[in-house]
Amino acid sequence: MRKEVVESAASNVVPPVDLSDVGEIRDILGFHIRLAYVTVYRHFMETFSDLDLTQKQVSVLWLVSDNPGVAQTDLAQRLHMDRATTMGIINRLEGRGLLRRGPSPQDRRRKTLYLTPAGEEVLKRAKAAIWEHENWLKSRFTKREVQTLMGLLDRIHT
Amino acid sequence: MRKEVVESAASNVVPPVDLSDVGEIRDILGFHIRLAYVTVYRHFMETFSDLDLTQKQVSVLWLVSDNPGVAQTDLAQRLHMDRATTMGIINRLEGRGLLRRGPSPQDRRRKTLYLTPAGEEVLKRAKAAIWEHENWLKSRFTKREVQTLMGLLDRIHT
DNA sequence: TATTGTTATACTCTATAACTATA
DNA sequence: TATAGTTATAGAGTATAACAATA
Repeated sequence: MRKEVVESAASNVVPPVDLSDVGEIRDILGFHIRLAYVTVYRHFMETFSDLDLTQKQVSVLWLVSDNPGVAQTDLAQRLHMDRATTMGIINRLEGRGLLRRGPSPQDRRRKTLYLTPAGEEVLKRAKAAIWEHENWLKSRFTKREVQTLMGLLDRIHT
Repeated sequence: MRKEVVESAASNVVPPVDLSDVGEIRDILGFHIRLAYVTVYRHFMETFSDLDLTQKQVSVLWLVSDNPGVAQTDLAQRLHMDRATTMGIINRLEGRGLLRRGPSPQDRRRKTLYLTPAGEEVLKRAKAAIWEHENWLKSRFTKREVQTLMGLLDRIHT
């Protein structure tokens, strides 16, 4: 389906001479998303240097805390990861004693995930750090702009 | 419509009793940016599976092509990387014969970067793929919404 | 002293493939 | 057959520290 788009557009109203002429790099929306993400990621890591947690790890702790007993596959789907990637993250968190695996009564293939008390404590501190991080991020926008931005971003991944 | 109540309460003038009470994970702007980025990244990789290039590699090729003779440090600044990370990317591209290093006449500490003919050819095909990728991405928005989104995102990294 | 490139090292994330045990 | 978890493997990006050459 993707190729057809390119070809039909090539015979559009004002066809560019060269299909590779996509303008300048600063006109690429994906480029802006990347740079914004990198900036947010970097500030996040600075804010979390004491806790030594990545964004993904915090997301996992948060989701497990809100959904105790969740399975790895559900987490993977929710966070757009595959199973192997999820394994690595869960292993690291379990190795640090923040999270534990348990059996699933209904389906013995599945494992259930819970935070340990240490994990809940770390998550609590992580949320305070996120509050600080979000303030840094949202200080650029009015409340209405934040809603607009979230709404536009959601259209990408839903 | 998602969670205006929680949102406004969390960022109200009166500080909440518990700093770790930041609402729900879906109210975190950084989380939305992350998910959008992951979705864009994944589609990008699918679109570029033939060319076997990452977003960062394409960004580097593009910037070097637009600024022949640029130094690694300039690239690093432009793409928000440190020097060591830049080295790795440049090494991979040079190893594939897409890019070459040269000396700098003015400052012998610096190296100058140029695309090889093969690199220019790959970039040309990459731009066509980006055009396709951007269409997939921008199809969700009106032209005005794209401008709005870019403007909001730019405020993050500038 | 400061900057540029470089090397070495380590960690996280990502992805694929193959294996097991269950369903 | 299909699914959930697991293991092994590989590559890309990120970051820090240290070093040599140069400014």
